Amino acid sequence: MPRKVQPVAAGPRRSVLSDETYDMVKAMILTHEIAPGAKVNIDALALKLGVSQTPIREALARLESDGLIAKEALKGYSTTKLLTVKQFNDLFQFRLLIEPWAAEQSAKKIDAVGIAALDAEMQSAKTALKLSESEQVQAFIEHDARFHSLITRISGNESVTESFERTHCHLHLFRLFLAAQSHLIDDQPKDKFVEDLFYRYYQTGSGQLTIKEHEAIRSAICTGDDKGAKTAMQRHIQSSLDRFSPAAKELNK
Amino acid sequence: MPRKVQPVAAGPRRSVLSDETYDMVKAMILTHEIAPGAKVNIDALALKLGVSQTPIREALARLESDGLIAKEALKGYSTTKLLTVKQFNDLFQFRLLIEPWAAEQSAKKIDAVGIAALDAEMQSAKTALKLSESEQVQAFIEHDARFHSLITRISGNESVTESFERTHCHLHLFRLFLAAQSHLIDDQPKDKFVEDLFYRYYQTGSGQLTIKEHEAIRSAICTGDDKGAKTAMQRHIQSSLDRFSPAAKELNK
DNA sequence: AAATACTATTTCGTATAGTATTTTGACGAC
DNA sequence: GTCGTCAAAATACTATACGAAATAGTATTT
Repeated sequence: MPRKVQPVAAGPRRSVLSDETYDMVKAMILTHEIAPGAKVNIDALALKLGVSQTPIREALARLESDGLIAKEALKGYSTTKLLTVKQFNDLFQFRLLIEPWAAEQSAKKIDAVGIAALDAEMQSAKTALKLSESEQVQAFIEHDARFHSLITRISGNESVTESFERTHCHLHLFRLFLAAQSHLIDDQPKDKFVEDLFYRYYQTGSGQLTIKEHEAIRSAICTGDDKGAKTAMQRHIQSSLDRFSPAAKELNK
Repeated sequence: MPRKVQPVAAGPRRSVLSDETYDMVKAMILTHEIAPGAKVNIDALALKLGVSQTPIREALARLESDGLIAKEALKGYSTTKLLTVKQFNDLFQFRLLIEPWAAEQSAKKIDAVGIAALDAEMQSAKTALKLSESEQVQAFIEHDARFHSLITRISGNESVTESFERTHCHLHLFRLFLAAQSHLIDDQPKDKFVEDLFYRYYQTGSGQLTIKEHEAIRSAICTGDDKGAKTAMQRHIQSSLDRFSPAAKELNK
């Protein structure tokens, strides 16, 4: 009797080594295992990940195209620096251009599948509230990334979805947060800007506020209130910008 | 006496082979030297360009990230297909979100350098009108790409500029045009949609119209008329969409 | 005709070697 | 001590060859 279904553990690889390498290097950038602005030595990285140069080079080429790695001819690769205040503001301005529109479209196109996905994502955010402080931030940034990404997908516009994904805004935000946190650990917490970012983002109920704002957006989308969804999204992004921007300004001197 | 300045012909290479390869492959995609949807064999490409596999792999990895090449695990690379009607409309909708805003910002920030750049670009468009029909289309699409790119740069927002560049909209447009043209040559021109695209874009004064609309945008930006620049840009993109979209619809069946 | 087996091709990754360029660090002149 | 020069080491870049693994195509069997 012919077997149509492959045994689960022995199916063909759906991703190749170069893709896995890409994910691993990206994760190393996210977690500051490779610090912002640090040089990336291909030999060393290949040794560390236990692969040859070829997959490393492909991964770095893609990361360069993503804006996560910079390449200088004959000098090699290095990670991009933390976002400057200007880049931070540019990024949020860009999001203000596309995301409110995406929310509006989503409200017009929402279906049962979309509603279920949004509900599930909100549930995961509430679950994250139960985590310890140190885990909570990462969990929240990840939820935020998924929530916003989901809405651009529901909007149905490929260009919008891709351009949003490529901003890697959650990754950049998380790197900024990690930088603030390591300042707090390494140095004595004497610098005003560290406390700024720490308190502003982490302790002053930012998680609760995010959930509240996300809930307003979800509700508007699921009830088909397109204009409401648009303004809710606009307010939410503006609110994040207002909360982070002063601290980000300090962090970049 | 030490010589500070390198002789012009012997300075250090400013670009590496992998960058040049990237440009060459991109050009080959643009000109349909590699047809839309065609497989890309690394060995064959390396042989053709006279380089080894290494630079080819890096170039293809970047092109994949650009959305110009698709990769399937263990099946290799192939060029992306022509834009579908939906993708075409998505793309223009996306441009409607960011470019009118960019024009508005540009009007607020314009300076002497920006004015000079815009003037020069308009001049190049008028020069293009003198070319033969076959050269004119390419020259116009290139002007269009530079003009819109320039305005996003003048707007000063990095995220907007990068996301616009990454759409590669002029490249996709040119590929669509080439496809229509080759239909016209290969087959007898019996198909309605070929004549559609040909006449609509190429013969019915599209060049003149583009110049007129660009001139309106340039004028508004240079006089600091931000709202005027915004609506002029909005009308221009909508006008392009209206002109191309019906033909694009046919081209993708 | 459908399923299977076999072969050929291609992709993917490794390893290694050689060249070109940058970086480092020592040395000497001012 | 600072600056510039030069050689040595490290690194980046490219070329090439090889092998394992998967896919694709062909032939054979049922």
